[in-house]
Amino acid sequence: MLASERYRTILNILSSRGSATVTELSQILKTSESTIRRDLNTLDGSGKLNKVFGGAVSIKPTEGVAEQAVPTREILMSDEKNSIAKYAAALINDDDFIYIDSGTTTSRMIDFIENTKAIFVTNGIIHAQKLLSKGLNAYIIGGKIKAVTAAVIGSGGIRSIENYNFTKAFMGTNGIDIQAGFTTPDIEEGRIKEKAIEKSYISFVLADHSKFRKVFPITFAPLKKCCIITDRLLCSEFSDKTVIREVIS
Amino acid sequence: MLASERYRTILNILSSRGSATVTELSQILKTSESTIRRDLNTLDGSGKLNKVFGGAVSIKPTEGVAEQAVPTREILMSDEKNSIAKYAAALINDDDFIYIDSGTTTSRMIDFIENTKAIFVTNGIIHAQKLLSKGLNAYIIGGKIKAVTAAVIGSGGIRSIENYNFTKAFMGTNGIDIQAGFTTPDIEEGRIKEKAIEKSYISFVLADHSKFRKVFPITFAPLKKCCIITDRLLCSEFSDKTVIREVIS
DNA sequence: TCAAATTTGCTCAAATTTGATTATTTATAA
DNA sequence: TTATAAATAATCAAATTTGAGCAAATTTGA
Repeated sequence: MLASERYRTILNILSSRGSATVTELSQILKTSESTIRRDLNTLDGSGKLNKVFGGAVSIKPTEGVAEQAVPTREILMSDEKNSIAKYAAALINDDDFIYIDSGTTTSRMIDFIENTKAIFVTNGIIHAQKLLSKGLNAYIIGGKIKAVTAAVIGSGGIRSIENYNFTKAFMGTNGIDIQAGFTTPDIEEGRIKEKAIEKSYISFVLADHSKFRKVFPITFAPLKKCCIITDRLLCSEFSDKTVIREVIS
Repeated sequence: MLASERYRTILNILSSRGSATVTELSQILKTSESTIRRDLNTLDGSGKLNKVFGGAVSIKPTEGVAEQAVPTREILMSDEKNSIAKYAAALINDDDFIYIDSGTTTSRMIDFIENTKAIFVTNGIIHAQKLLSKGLNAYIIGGKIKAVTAAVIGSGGIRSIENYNFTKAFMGTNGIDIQAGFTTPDIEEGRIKEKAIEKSYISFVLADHSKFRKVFPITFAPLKKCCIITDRLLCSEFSDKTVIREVIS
């Protein structure tokens, strides 16, 4: 791979998500950490990015939430979330018809998707763009776009999903609870998630350990409907209720 | 094989992929790496590409999906296209239900939209994101996304538009011609444009003077169906056929 | 047709990049 | 604060890329 290709990829990743760790970049680009460090130094030298301890952050102020005094470490992403994303991406086959839900974990997942003939449908504007820039076959759900998350919601979106029959759906969630199941704060987003899961043969929920034992207003699926992909399982009480794949990071 | 043929092929590959390695090129062109290196040196010498260690990269900034955020670039924009965009943006009222077609001129238009209660529907991924970042009420058409332009196309998109009744549609075009009307190179994109115009009370086509007297394979509307917003009108022959608003820049 | 000029492919030493290792620096937790 | 863990720069060997030299193949022009 050409050095300039790596530079481009690194800058793309940074501009799309704001920051990245050295480990993460080395995994995505399939190269050593030494090389990534050298690349980051070069790009930092020419003012294309800000190198920080552990990785790099985008030069232009991240649109949205102000982040000024945040410790550098916190800006960078944990490897745990990374391995969830990686594991999920590996589940995709050439003949799949995939739904990708909006959310940061599913977004990260796209970075790890290899060249594939699979077809992707998403309700995330950013996800759609990422899929495109990886040269994948992308479709988007039509409807109202929610400002904060850049996710398509509303009845239009639900009707769009009606026509599809997915082989696999990759979902994000805010809370996972034995009684309440998978929950989210937004009623419209919940409806979309519900419908996507309904129209998919298998559904995976990507969730790091912090999501367990949290409950939000809207339940979009009971535990048993989705297979959970997580970094570490805090208690076995969940594993009785559904299939869980624990990824070792 | 003629050397000039190789040059052409190399430049084609570069402009479509952005970069290529010497090994790749030697395989594609079925020639030795030495020859490719000599070719690259020649082309680099005449400024047609950038030679880098391992291969070469396209001279012009990669025409990818990414279209950088705008604020600073506004200054760089040609005044002509600017004033078209500005004029169009001023046509929007609070009670409008607007369709915004994909394309660079319409994209620029979004920069000039003031805070409004109007509702926007678009088929451009980038347009949707821009509308969102301006805090506007945005909807997106669902369907297959075309890689180059990041525009939603296909039957799904057409069905999405069916449900809407726009007050105003702002369209881009590739060619404007007395006989052929408004034309575009892509059949799928043409269909979407056609439907959007059909479902809109008034349609505006944003086009700088370079678009006049050009014809592309697909006609999406006859001249009289849309009001043209342009920077300067080269000949009055068009004004007999449709309403034209000429913006003085 | 033939000789000269040009282009091509091959080989090899020099230059460059890469990945692993190690000592040093930096961040976090105690 | 100090101890501990993590990340880094520096270093070096291995792998890769490069350009130069040269002979073979091809094209050109008389």
